Amino acid sequence: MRVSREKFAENREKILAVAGELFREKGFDGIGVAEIMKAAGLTHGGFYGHFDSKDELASEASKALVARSLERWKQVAASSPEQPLEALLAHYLSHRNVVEHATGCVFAALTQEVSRHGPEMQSTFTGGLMGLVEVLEEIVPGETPEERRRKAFASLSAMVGAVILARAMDSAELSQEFLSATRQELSPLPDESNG
Amino acid sequence: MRVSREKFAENREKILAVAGELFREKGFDGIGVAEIMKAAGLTHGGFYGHFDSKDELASEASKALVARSLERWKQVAASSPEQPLEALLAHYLSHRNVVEHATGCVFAALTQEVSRHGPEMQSTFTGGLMGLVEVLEEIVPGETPEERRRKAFASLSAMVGAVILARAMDSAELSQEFLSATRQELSPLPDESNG
DNA sequence: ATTATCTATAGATCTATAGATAATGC
DNA sequence: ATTATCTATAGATCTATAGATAATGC
Repeated sequence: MRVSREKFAENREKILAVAGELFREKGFDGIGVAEIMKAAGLTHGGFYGHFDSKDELASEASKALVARSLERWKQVAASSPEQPLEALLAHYLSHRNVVEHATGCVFAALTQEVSRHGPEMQSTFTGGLMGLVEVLEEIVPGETPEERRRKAFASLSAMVGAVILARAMDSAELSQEFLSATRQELSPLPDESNG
Repeated sequence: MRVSREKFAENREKILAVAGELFREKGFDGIGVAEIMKAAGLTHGGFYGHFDSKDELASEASKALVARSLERWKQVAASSPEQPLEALLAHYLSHRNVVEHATGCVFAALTQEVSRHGPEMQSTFTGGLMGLVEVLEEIVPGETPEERRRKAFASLSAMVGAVILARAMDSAELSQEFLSATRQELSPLPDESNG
């Protein structure tokens, strides 16, 4: 049952995509190689032709997720040149990002596990988060570059923190309150449309 | 090798204490019952005389950690009646809370795993986090109760988020920048002593 | 002939339990 | 006699590998 060179590359991407969803949904320790391969439509044993180990898959999947997340932030900010911060807050602090773990923010899903893995993963997350800080530095209010950098770090903490805490709530109302409160506190504009 | 009724109760507390540290350090899925019992100075098999399952231990340990965390916040706020918010920020946004996972904040360590466990654990974390919101509501600046409640939710998001992101950094300088930036943004006082 | 995948399994680890052991406390 | 702990192990699950299988591509 061998497969073409092209199909081989497709299979690798499929494994990475499926792993990216399952890792975000269940955590690195909450899902096994066999189940990932099954979800990708392949057999367990075939995995080791694509990756040396589960750890390598976790690293590669994280890199892809972090890179895509940063791209998305840049797109969202660029798509609203007049209110980029408000667009980013609306995009990130959303109900969807609270309930859809498998396709939501990689940082809201996996950051607490990073320090328990190797330095390579820590480096990936550090780079990704600093990329988000750079996006924020250019769109947060502030007189000086120092003030904007400070606001960028603090805003990112609040945004990721709000989604993580919202996900831990057992009530949809309290989840929403974390999102709304953070959005209002971080936005310099008086809000008009707020749920 | 039976043990007195009193020693039995002590052993249970020892298991809970050790589990509380190991869960925070390695995650619920990152440590097994056998290793927890070994760290408590007991044998694997003895565990099931104290708890029905690992899940029950995780629930009980979480309850204890969350309750202790809330107590600590109240103490810290009460210990500085003139600047309770600054005291809490200094206490929480500390280098110690970034590097000492086993004894640090339970929310900074385990919140991302809560939604993957049962509703009982979600209820425990929801109650604990709402307790922290109530502490903050009374000490954050704001003209109206609504504004203070909003600031309490947003401040808690930023505080927990800052420690979680600081822990993912591969550089001590960047970790510190998350803490310092968040402290400055959340404190209404101009800071004098900042590292 | 090469190589991507599949089948089957080794070896380690994890939760949970059964039965034996030995000290407590009536 | 009761009961807290220990020894030993069952049964499930997990990572990783070895060898067989079968399609690709020179």
